[in-house]
Amino acid sequence: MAGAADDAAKAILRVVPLVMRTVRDEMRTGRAAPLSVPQFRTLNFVGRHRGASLSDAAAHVGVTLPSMSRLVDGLVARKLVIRQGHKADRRRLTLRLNARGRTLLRAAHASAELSIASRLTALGGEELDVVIRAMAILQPVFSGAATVGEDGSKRRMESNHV
Amino acid sequence: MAGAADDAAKAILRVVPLVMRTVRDEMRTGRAAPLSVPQFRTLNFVGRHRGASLSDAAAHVGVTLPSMSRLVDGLVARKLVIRQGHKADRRRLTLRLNARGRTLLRAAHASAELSIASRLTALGGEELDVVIRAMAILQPVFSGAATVGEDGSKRRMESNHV
DNA sequence: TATTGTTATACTCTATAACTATA
DNA sequence: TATAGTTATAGAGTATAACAATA
Repeated sequence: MAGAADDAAKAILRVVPLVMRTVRDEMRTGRAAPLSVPQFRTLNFVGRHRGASLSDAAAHVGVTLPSMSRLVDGLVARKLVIRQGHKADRRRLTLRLNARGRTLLRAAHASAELSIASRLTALGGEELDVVIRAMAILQPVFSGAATVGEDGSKRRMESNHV
Repeated sequence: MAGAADDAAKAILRVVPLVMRTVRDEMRTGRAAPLSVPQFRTLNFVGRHRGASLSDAAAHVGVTLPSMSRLVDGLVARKLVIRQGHKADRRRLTLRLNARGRTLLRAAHASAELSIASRLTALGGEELDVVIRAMAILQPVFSGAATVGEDGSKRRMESNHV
């Protein structure tokens, strides 16, 4: 017997990439400003964690430090994020949004939510409830670190921050 | 009032990228062979639709024709896909998997399902059921074409094929 | 030595625009 | 003219490896 966990895994593999493609497109063509999903997630994290380090951001977004370094390069170049040295520990950075970043993030959020929501209008109240509950169930399951190698080898960091 | 559709949209925006990151990583580091998500989805489609054209594949996977052209280039170079001319209409291509592609696809499927399922073991039967139902609800909602511009402008094709 | 971050390098994904070949 | 596909070009995202600076 396959089991319910297997069925759920199959369903996730089939549907999540599909949903993701729409999410990505909505970001990319968003009225607010074109943003990639990692950019959106990074802005989101920095907005909620003022003064976070680059490592913090990498851990949350789920990319390597070099990837986040470049990602932040772009956001700084677009004048959405301020990148400064840390007073106490000069190895570290502190990241925060400037006013423009905050405004853009709010607009991007509103725009993306609206366009996703517009796709969901065909659904009934019970269906929406199932979707909401499923997302709540999946969030903690996929917030943890990637599977640890048997040898405990290094791998990309990931956290539970929201 | 925000409304349930809005809440669901927020939840999707928060959780789907998170899940997607794991899916992507499982593909990338899969025991079978490293595959990107678009590669996996393309193999999947071609496997289920022997003789499909490049446009068919682009429509299903949700990318432009040039993107699919390059994507298939890579799969052909890796000797997973056979790309041939169409007998009747010489503008068209026919795509199909060869034996190696079929084997690799099966292995990739099994590997990805297994590793996703292993994350879900913490969930109870009811929770798994909610997840399965939610995926079934979302699939048709996000299978359709991208939102049509008010002017009916051209955009990426997308189909409902599985 | 361990930690934080950057730079170098190399790939894939992605789109738009311009093009070729066929219908 | 319309359709199917490729090529040209450009930019983002991604990783690993090698490096620099600081603790």
